[in-house]
Amino acid sequence: MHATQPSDRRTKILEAALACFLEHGYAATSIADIRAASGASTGSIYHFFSGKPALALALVERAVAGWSAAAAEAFAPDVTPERAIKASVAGLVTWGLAHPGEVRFIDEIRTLQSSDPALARLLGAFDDGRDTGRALYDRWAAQGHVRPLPWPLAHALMLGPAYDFLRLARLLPAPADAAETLAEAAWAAVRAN
Amino acid sequence: MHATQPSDRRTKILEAALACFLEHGYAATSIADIRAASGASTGSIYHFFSGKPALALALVERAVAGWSAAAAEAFAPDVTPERAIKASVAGLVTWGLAHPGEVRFIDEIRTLQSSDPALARLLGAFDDGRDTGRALYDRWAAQGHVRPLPWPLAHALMLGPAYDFLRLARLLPAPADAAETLAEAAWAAVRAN
Amino acid sequence: MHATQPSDRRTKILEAALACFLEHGYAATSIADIRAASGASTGSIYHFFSGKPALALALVERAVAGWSAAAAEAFAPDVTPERAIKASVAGLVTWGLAHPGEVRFIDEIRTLQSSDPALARLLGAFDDGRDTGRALYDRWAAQGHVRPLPWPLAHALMLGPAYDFLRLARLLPAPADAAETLAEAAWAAVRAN
Amino acid sequence: MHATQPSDRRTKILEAALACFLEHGYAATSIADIRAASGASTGSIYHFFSGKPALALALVERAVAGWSAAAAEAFAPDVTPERAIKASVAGLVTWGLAHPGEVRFIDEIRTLQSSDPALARLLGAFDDGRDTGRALYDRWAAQGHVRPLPWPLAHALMLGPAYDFLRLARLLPAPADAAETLAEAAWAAVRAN
DNA sequence: GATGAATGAGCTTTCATTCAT
DNA sequence: AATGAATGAAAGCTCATTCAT
Repeated sequence: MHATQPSDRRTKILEAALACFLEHGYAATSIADIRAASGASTGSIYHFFSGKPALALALVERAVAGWSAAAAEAFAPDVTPERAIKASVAGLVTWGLAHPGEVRFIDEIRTLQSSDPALARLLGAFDDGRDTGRALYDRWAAQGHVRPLPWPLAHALMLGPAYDFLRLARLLPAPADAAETLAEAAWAAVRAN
Repeated sequence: MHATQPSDRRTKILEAALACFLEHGYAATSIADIRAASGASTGSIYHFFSGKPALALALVERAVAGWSAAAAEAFAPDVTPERAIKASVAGLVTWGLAHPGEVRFIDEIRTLQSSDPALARLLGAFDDGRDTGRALYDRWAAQGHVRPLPWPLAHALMLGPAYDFLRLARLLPAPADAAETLAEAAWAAVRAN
Repeated sequence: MHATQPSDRRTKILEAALACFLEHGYAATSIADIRAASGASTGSIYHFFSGKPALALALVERAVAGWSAAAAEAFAPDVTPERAIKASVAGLVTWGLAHPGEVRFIDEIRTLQSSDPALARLLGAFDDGRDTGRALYDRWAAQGHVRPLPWPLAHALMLGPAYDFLRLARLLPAPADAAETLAEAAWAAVRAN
Repeated sequence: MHATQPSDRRTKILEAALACFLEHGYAATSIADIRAASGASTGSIYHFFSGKPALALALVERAVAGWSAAAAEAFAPDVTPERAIKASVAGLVTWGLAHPGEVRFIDEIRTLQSSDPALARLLGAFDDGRDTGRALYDRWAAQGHVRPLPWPLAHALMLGPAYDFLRLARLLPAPADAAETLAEAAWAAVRAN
């Protein structure tokens, strides 16, 4: 009647929550939905997770980890700026096309942060990654590899097209070479000269 | 004691709703909030508007109109592709920086569409504008003015940076020449050659 | 189908709540109990009252008013200290014996205040009355009518027996002349000489 | 790794429970609070105690024991009624001023008894003590030492002021000679003639 | 003795919407 | 045109208690 493996229940709950979030979105998923999908009781869910936001955090972390892995090459020790930026963008696009549910979910969480205080604490996961990128970009700019742009503009020029493309890709058919095209466009937009 | 002008009440309600949506977001605003902010009764609100989504639609339309006006030059009859694209992007950025509340609201509505069927019907307003842009771009591509890119990629390269920049601009300080930089980058990203 | 008198529903809800509180106590009464007892919907209850504490407040006020009326003589303009104190105590005892539910309820609310912040705001009703009594007693003491005791002691000597008696009277049979006995004891305990 | 002394764990749990009850009250303390405060597991708590009421009972007994010790003189074999009554009241007041948490807790338990059947069984501890006092008082009355009052009135006159004073003392500053004043007033209120 | 996962009924409260007046 | 009382399903969450290990 009990779990035969450590965190068997916990895993079931988490996976059920993720499935619900990806299918119906965060706001439209109730604890009752997760209960039904996981087979666990309400109490069990709250035994393992402090609430809906905590479950969302688990998925955010998983999604960020997935994207990071896809862009792993970008963070190799002695990579050139060109390869780092292209790998970063191509990794995001490739991963995003393969995981449209996660993309939509990340979008939703980011949006809901503004009005839901409980979700605001999830911001850290994004900001940490962004700060790393910012420091890297500023160093490259100082070395003359990329245009000396303020970070908001640099970020927008490199990753804005990828984000927008992934959003459109939910509705419109995606070209096969999108990742490559966007990666090259990102580099072209910020490289020096 | 009653409204002396037709739609006096209606206007009050609409403006109160917009103020609430812009301040707390769509999801976090209740009809009771709008009632309190407008001074109208619940019944009055439902007399003029069919529900929360209808109120949101009014704001979406207003926001789209604001942006369109700011990008009016882009749609002049015999404008060159370069000027049309630059004006479109610069208009969006300029308007967005001046109206951060609207930008956040549009973002939220777009996100909530996915999970709220009642909001999904608002999609039309966006799609209409996008279809126009798509047709225009395809013609320019056929004439050799711009790169022959699939529309999702073209849209992403031109407007993606602007959207991403406006999102970042809520938190980070925005450079003064952002509109110009993004407009030129948009043209550079899609022009032929 | 609707109320034929103003606040018909409101009154029904209030009386049902009072009945529940008196019968089962405040903590043991749920909103669902009040819903069932009043025939109103959950939404109706919250339309008229902000929550359980607000309903409790209504009963507290009613109880305090009842006791005040019973002790009205105590607050006549040119009453002697002896008659004021005796009337106050006898009024409390007489009213309390006639309304054991209210006595128990007041006791409970006073106790729960310590741990329930939402209830703490109800304290005002008690404090106001106590402050009035305090000022009166200090004046009498200055005039040599009563012993110059610190207020906590004076209050305890005059009213403590009445409170304790009413508490015991829930379980044990009450003597017929209790009000008179306690009133005379109160005066004897604090009169000068 | 385990308890080296019998009831090491038991003691820890009990003390943690008492601390929680005294700090936040009985109703506002959850088993989880006690678990956190004691370091014991939920299962351990239920191994030693049958539930929340049983933990409360332990504190009630401890409090009654404390007060009894403080009033020990009152129960000496051949004490006079005057000394017995004065010692009883003075002991209660002295102990109560030194242990305000216990006073509040006793108040709360007594109040909650009315609506919580599980707590009602704790009543015994009080009743036993009261029955002893009652028998004693009736004998003294028969011997002409004290007024021949029904027990509820006698109890109220002797101990009512002390209870009320201790309740007030939570909020208002307590006079230094309160115990003595109340003890003498108790005797004055019930002595014959 | 000790653990902590599991339970599930129960709680208060919110909310968009309807409709008699 | 305007009101606001009424609805009731649904939400997130708490908690004392049980029991297999």
